[in-house]
Amino acid sequence: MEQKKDNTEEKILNAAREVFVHKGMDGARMQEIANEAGINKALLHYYFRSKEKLFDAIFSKVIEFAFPGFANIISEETDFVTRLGKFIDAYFEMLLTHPFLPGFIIKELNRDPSGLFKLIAKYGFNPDFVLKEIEQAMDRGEIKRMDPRHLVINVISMCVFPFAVRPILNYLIFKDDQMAMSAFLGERPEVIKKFVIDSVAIKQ
Amino acid sequence: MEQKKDNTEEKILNAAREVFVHKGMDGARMQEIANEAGINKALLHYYFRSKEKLFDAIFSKVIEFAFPGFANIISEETDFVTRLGKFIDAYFEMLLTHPFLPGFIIKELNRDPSGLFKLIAKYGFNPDFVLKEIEQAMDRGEIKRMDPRHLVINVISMCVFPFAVRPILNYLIFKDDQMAMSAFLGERPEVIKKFVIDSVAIKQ
DNA sequence: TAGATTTTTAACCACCCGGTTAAATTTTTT
DNA sequence: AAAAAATTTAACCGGGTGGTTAAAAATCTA
Repeated sequence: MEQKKDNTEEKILNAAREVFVHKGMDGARMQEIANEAGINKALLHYYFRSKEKLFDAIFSKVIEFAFPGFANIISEETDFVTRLGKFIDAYFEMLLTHPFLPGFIIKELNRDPSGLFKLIAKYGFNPDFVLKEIEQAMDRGEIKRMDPRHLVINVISMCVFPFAVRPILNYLIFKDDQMAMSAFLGERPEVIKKFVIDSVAIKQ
Repeated sequence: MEQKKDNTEEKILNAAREVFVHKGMDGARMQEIANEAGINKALLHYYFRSKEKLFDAIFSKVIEFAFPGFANIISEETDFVTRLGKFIDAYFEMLLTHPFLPGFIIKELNRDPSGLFKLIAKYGFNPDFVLKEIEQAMDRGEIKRMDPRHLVINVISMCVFPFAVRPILNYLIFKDDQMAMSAFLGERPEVIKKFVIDSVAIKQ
């Protein structure tokens, strides 16, 4: 009983994630999720009473994944540049294994942001800690002084944006050459690190 | 006859753009577009036979707007840094007047990229020209040598991404203070310029 | 004014979608 | 074997959606 139930629930969640991530809340169909899970619509509603409840379950899992606990990296007791590099590497690892998350989150965010707000409030995520760490690095003279909010957004932008507009890059720059794009994305962590460090490093 | 027809068609296109940009193809309703235009559904279908045709009309207009002819800026005969600055300023002016375009384009892009491909092919937009200009600037020793594709994507990312995730920034960083966020976005062009130039400038 | 065009009204259709139901069947648990 | 739980089947419902229709009314053109 436990065995079977867990198995089916997992199949449903995997199928729902697949469909929701690619088609969004509006574009997803309960029938398609049932098919993808290899069950029927009645059983799908037997496990999750409504589309909304199922979507919320998926969305919170995805957000947990996309906003992971990188606080431990940021709060390590090494120099700022090292921590920044580790953060970019860790974030890219997540992006490369889940390349469709940025598009999905941006889509649902602009449809109805309230879901994200609730989750942020629930998990108590707060960027102030990161901003303060950056300011302290500036105080110590490790990097140039600038608005830490801009610095954070610059880094995140360069990491995430290419995944959000992946189809454009694929067509416009890589002419549908998947290998070329994968190679390009794979070298981006090092490129971004160098780009940022060259910008914020103190020349002497 | 001309007068009236043009007026109504314009009203429809404006209403459709408003609804489509905010709700996307899947979320938009023909009735809502008709209401927004101040007409009825029958007349809406009298002008545009189907939702798809209407969407295509809007989408191509939006793309023309979001991928504007900045070739003239890039091909100006000044130093690279000046041209880069002008490009960022021009692109931000577009973004600030149409802040919802990034989210809309990313949404529809991940739903069905074929529409964009057709338009790109139609207008013959090609990034190779920009990439070559950047390489020439590197040859002339104006900026550091790096993969020009990464440089282009870095700049575009930092410009566009904040608009795509606007609701997150609004909630997480600016605590619903619209003025603060507007001020922040307004200062970003200068921040990005300095950030990029500090990174790619040749130290001497 | 007469004819052509635009717009409204209001009902209608076929289809799809989320969700429900009830009974039968299978599987698991005890 | 008996009870409980999981799953299937298949039909159904209400509401919404894109789209159509036909006739009347309003507007514009010549």
